[in-house]
Amino acid sequence: MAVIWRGNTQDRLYQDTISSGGGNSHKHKDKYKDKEHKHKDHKKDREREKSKYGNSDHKEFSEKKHREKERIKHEDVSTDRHKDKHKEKDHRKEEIKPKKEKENGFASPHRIKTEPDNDHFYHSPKSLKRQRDNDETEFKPKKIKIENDRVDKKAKKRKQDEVRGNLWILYLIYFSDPLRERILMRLFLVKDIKPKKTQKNKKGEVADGKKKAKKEPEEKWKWWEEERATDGSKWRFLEHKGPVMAAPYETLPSKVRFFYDGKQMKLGPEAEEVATFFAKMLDHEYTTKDAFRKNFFKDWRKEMTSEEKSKITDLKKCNFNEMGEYFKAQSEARKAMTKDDKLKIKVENERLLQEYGFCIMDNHKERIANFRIEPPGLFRGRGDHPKMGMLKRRIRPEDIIINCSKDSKHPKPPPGTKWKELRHDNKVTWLVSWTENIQGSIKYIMLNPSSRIKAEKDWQKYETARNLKKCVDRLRNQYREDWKSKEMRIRQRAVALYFIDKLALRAGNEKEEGESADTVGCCSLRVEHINLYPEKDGQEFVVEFDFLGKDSIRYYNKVPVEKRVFKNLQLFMENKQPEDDLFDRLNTSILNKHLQELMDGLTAKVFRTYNASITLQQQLKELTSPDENLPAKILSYNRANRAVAILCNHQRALPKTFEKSMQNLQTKIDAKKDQLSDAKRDVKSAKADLKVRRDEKSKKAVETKKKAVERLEEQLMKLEVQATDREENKQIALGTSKLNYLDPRISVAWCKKWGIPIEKIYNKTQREKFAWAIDMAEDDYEF
DNA sequence: TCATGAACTTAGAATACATACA
DNA sequence: TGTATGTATTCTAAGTTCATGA
Repeated sequence: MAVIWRGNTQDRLYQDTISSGGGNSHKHKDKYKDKEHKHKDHKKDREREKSKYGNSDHKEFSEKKHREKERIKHEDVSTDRHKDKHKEKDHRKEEIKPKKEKENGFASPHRIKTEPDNDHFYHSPKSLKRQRDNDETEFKPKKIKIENDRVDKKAKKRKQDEVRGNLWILYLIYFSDPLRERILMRLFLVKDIKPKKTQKNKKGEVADGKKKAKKEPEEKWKWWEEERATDGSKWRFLEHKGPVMAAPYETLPSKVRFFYDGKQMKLGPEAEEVATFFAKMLDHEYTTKDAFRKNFFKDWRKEMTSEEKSKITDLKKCNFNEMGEYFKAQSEARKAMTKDDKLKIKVENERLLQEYGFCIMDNHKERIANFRIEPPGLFRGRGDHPKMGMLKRRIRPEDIIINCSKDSKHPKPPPGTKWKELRHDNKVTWLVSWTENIQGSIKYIMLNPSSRIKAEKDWQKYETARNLKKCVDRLRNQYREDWKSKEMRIRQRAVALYFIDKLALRAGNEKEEGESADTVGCCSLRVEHINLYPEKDGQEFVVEFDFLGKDSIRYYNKVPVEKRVFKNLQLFMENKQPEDDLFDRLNTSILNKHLQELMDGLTAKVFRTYNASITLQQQLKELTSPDENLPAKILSYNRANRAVAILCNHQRALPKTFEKSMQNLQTKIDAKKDQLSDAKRDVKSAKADLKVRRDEKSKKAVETKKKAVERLEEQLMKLEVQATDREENKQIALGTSKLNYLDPRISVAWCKKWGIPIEKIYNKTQREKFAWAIDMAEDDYEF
């Protein structure tokens, strides 16, 4: 077969071209001129529409909705009074409209709105009609409840007791916080927050302490019903309190000693601090690794005084055991603290959260994801990271850039210090940034996934993936054609794309050698990462993949591929060394440029989202049977989720207690089986009794015993389902796909279709992140 | 055109917290 | 009530993508 294929004239010509190309590592990558037509018109179109917020679906949705709202407002006016009001509003709107456009374009600095100029965003949800994503069916948004209605009463009672006890403390914190005060003032000043609504804190507790308000579900801000900026700006107003700095180092008590070469040695505070970082990790595998020890020792010595440096020359002679024991004891002591002491810590954490954990972005209070500066420590790179063990230095205010509105109250640096810079850049979403010393990369403080700015982007991501669904067949035909191309670069691009599509591989950027662990993705695969088998295990054209991917997670897979792919791979590998690039004429930027020409917004990453979501949808359809009970349906969901996690290679380390917990579960199952057989015996004897006595009492006894059997059978089934689920899941991480790859509307629709409470699929945090989807998707949603 | 770096998403491990059970 | 175990949250590393400037 190979001979026939290579015998093709075009291919032979092509072979000649390649062999003259010679080199095969990415350093030699060819700069062949693209003979293809460049799709110039398409590019121009794209540029015209190129705005981050320009996703057509989303934009269209907002516009349609806005028009719809306006229409409803016109129709809703039934009384004269209303009419007058309406007139007034319209009049006001006419006045405001140009100003609004100006605002969107940032011609003038943002001011907190004190006029009700955005009234139209806050119609009663009941009267609101709007277009759903792509179809034309009517959509009625519903109020979102923050608290889960189905919370177990017992747990609720316990919580209530605890809450009552602590409420006054939280109450004090809540109102003593100056930022909150400002936030509340702002919120009440602007019309888009209804002042009468009771504010709840993070835990859903009522801040003003009124019981009555607790019963009313809080109405959450539905940003997805509003218009978005179209000028590339991320916000108009941003105010926050800055980051929480890492706690200063506290020197060890004198009883905790460090020994060098068997002799006690007192370290200066700088060297001691770094030594404690190592001591805290003594039980960890890291401290046994050569690279870790070497890097640590090198950086540690930099912190030593010259005297320390001259004495401490060999890490093997260092004894950190007392330090290690001290930290272990501290951690034990923390666990054994009294309830009161634990509460004090909780209260302090809550105070910090309230003060630093929120910001105001465009009139709304939003939760910040990571408001603490990363504390100093030893770098824990994944896999064989060449820099593991290096000292992550302490970040000072002088290293920190603050980003906020010009007209906001700027965060203050700690007394006697200065920020590196105060910036007012509304084209970015971060609040705080600094450069870390290990890789020289920038770290950011950003908003929580539930925030508008993050969730909106998430929604957009799934819309792009849905767009891919519309044209994926065309794209697949195209890359199949490209397998036959005269040009090597096009063949490589097409085969790589096939892998990205079929196997959900990551794009695979080039990495600087020696800077990080040796991991690869699709474009950076090397010859040594695949093996070709014309026949294996009864299948033809099998490719065996074996490489380390992101986070040094091993990807191992044997897949039969199409014959042309196989032949192309043979061709790509010809005359190459194992360490040479498989796709030497390709990189992620070439690939993404090509994808961009095929579909607006398409990048390699979109295939992962698309394939993950479509797989979930298909699997749910396949696996859910209508007559199953709730636990079985949830098992089906988890199995569908698992199929995606396997596709995306989301693995986790086997939990340390896995064997034990499985054993415990098995014991429970065995015990339940015993109970069940006893109960069945009871039914038999009760029936025998009934035969003899033939009275009502005996009849009732039979019924009761039968019910007991049914109950036990159900309990047994639940346990068995749990065991199956756990076993199937032991090395697979479901969370990553659930959080990042699966269009939440698929899950919401599935829940609605089968009457599954959403709480069974998404926990509280996940429900907050996917609030838009929970509100939006109906049972017939199609990805 | 390419290299670089900024910005943002995705990832598993570690830790904190909640719940079940003895 | 204390302990074991499971789940949620936090942490931060490690990716991808895109803009920018030489």
